Amino acid sequence: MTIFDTAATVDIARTLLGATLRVGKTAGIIVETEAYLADDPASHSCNGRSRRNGSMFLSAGHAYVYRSYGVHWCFNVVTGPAGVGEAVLVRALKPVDGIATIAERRGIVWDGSDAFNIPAGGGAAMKALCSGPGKLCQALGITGDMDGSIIGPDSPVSITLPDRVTSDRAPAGILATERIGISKGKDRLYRFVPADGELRRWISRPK
DNA sequence: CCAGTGATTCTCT
DNA sequence: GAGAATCACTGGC
Repeated sequence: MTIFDTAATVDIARTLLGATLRVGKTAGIIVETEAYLADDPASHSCNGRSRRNGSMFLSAGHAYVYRSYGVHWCFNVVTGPAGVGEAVLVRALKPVDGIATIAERRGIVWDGSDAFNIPAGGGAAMKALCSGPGKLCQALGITGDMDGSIIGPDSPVSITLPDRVTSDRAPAGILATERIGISKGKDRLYRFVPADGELRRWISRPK
């Protein structure tokens, strides 16, 4: 039993801010999420199960990975019980581990310096590594192979939640905004980003 | 701002 | 089945 089973999808989207998403030797801190609900016109699940969205109806803690615009992969954490069809889209990361590998996958020149020595303020190139749902999948090597797989410490894809009490990683304030790139369901403020602080630097779009 | 991109889904025959 | 519409995006102006 994890938070993915017990909390509402919108709450999970908020809780995931500050969590570490790891795939192999690459990892980043989640700084931007969006919730997609069962009764939500913007959700892939709103018209029922199909070939593409099948894994969105798995039980909480599975990965839903789909191809967007025919070219990019997007990564979601399935929430709620099996058969419901709710998930949280991960939209941006602050890269923290395996940055040389990430830069290479993204086709961005990295000078080879210590991967943990992130330049103060993060340069434009750093920001471009994981500041979007398609970018972070390319950065971490997430592909359709991982669609329907279970997320966990013993799986290729893992998520470590921040310690709310002792960690300075979890953002103190969270801002809820309109979701990006949708045409329906714009009235729902289901996109979550840090309201301020260092993590906010890494989100895909200011507003 | 906007073009490229191609899989998936929708709407008819 | 075929043709059209629709995108939970990115990168380059």
